[in-house]
Amino acid sequence: MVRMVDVASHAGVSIKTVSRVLNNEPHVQDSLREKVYASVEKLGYVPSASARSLRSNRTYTFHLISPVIVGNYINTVQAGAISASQKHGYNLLVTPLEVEVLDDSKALNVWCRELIEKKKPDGVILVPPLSDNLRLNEIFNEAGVPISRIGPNKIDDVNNASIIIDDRASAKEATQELIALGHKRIGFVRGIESQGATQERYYGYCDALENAGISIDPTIVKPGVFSFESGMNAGLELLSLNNRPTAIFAANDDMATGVIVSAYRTGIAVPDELSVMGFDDSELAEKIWPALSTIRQPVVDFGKSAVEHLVNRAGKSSMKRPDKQSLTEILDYKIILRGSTAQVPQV
Amino acid sequence: MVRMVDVASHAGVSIKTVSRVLNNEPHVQDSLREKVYASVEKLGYVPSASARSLRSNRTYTFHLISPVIVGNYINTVQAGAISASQKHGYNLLVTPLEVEVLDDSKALNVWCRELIEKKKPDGVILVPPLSDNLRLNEIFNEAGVPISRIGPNKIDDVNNASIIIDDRASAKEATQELIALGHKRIGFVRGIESQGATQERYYGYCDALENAGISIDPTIVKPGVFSFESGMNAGLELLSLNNRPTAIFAANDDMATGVIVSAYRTGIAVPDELSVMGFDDSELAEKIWPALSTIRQPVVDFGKSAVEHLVNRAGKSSMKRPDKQSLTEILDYKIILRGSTAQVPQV
DNA sequence: ATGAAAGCGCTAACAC
DNA sequence: GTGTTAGCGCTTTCAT
Repeated sequence: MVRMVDVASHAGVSIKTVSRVLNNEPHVQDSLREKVYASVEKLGYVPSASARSLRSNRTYTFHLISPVIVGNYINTVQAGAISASQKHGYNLLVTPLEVEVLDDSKALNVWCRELIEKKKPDGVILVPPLSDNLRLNEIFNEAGVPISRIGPNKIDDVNNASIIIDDRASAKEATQELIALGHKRIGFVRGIESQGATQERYYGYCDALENAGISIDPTIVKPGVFSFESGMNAGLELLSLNNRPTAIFAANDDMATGVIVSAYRTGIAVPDELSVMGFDDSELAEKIWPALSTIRQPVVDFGKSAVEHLVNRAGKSSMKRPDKQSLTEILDYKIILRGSTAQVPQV
Repeated sequence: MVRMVDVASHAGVSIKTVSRVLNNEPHVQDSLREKVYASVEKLGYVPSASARSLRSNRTYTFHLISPVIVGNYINTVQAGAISASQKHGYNLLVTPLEVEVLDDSKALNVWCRELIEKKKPDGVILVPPLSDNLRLNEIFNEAGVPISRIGPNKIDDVNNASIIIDDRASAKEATQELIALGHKRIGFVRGIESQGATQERYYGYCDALENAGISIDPTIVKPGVFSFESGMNAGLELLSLNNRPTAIFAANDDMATGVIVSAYRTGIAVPDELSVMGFDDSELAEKIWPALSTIRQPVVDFGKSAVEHLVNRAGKSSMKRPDKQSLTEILDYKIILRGSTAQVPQV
């Protein structure tokens, strides 16, 4: 095994200089820097993560925390977070947080303390619905653990990063696509009420209708919980109305898929008799029939940005110089039109 | 911070005794053991992972290696592996292995060496198609890194664990369900040829046909690569035949979903005119219309078992005594019948 | 069966 | 701007 002393003697400098170079610290001559890098390369030196951690009290590990750890959204965030973490010399650990713990303030406290003491994360990434959990944010803040929040409702946090898209604008634009196809009676399926996206997407839907001079009819706005089943139930209700909508916009793809299945079950053809719009562009969207029109979120970039904010906050990272970024990052969305939306049926 | 010395003095023993107790080493009186545990509890002592790693040269980390890191199968394995790892005091890291690297023997070598040197995994979990990669198995074996293989083709490895289901028997049983519904002309869509499951599932299909006295018709056996698109293409081909099958069995759910979409595109009704059977019981299966009949694999348990084999191989683990297990573990499958299969249409 | 002491490889604190 | 030294918290080695 090659140690730091070996690199130092090979490069003809002190061990501390090697340490300085590898940690991107200032006060080292460029000539020495290069010598050190050359020796590192030549000897195939790999720093010992455990020695470094022991001494510096950092673990070079971020935790992606989520109640649900299997699903297109969370695993796509994870993929982005993993590759960005690797790039910056960090590990990414996925840590499930049971919903029962989440609902019990005391248990949540214990859970977080354990995580912080045992795993000593250098940063945590929170996804919905955790991003807006005040208690969670408080605990990590108090413990000095940097947070990156993905898709939070309130982005007024002065300490921690928020990675979002403009839910309202995107939902407005998607609704306008439906209006452009001639739809006037457009239903909406909401998501979990405690999640910011639910309200924002609904507002966007309202914005588009108002702009087009269409009044909002609360009887064709149904609740949902972002699940396939809740979408199917909402669809069944909407499609059984006397004056049923000609288009339904669901606040995520799982629910939109449920709406499509509800149409099959009631014998209503999609898109001939009913247009359906989703939100997310999940794996499902292209695999169902008809393929789902939806809004694509840059979910891989959510994970990537979350990690990069943490890396910057962590300060000096090995081998990489940090660059400054603002705390709130608004990423781009894209409307994807597929087979589930079409011209309004002729009456 | 509570250190081991603190526990030692509180318990009135030497630091080494504490270490022995926490590592489940022999040669400690039971009375002392209990004293130590009591002190650990009382002081809320948490061992320092980095100090332990530095000295013992172990990382308490397993790596789940896969070319694809977003997908129902891999992420479900991951979920099982994470919870089992946590339970035994290990971390689980998901590590992507690019396909280009996999195809280049030299690059693969470098990649593995880097992983082994930099991350020092205490064990690795290989999923298809890596489970059968000889080079990969060799390298880790030589480096003394324990391997758990999920769904390998060859289970004759004497060193490492293999976690499987009986692909052949399950495919046979699923095909028999189709035969029981009156189907005699049953198409088959194969998977990636280098993956053992492809051949085994095909053999199971053949077994069932032969048992029922139905001859195997190679014109209705189509290639595929386990992807939605390949399933759709195979479906389009099969459904354009003059003497088209009344049922199609695809070697996984993604392809079966593609077959269903191909039926929509050619105006053939599922299940009235065509039955479709998948394999995996993935997330998709319940969300498409009609819902997919399929074979459920205990994928969470794949991850769990893989980790438990590694823990046992790692020998002494903190706080937990290992138990002996055989190297090959055959888990149970289950046929799930849903809406995509029905009685053969009357001619 | 138990303990004392050495030292894993690195970075922080301080000297120059 | 660079080097020297101490010591992070644990496990290993060796002594008892």
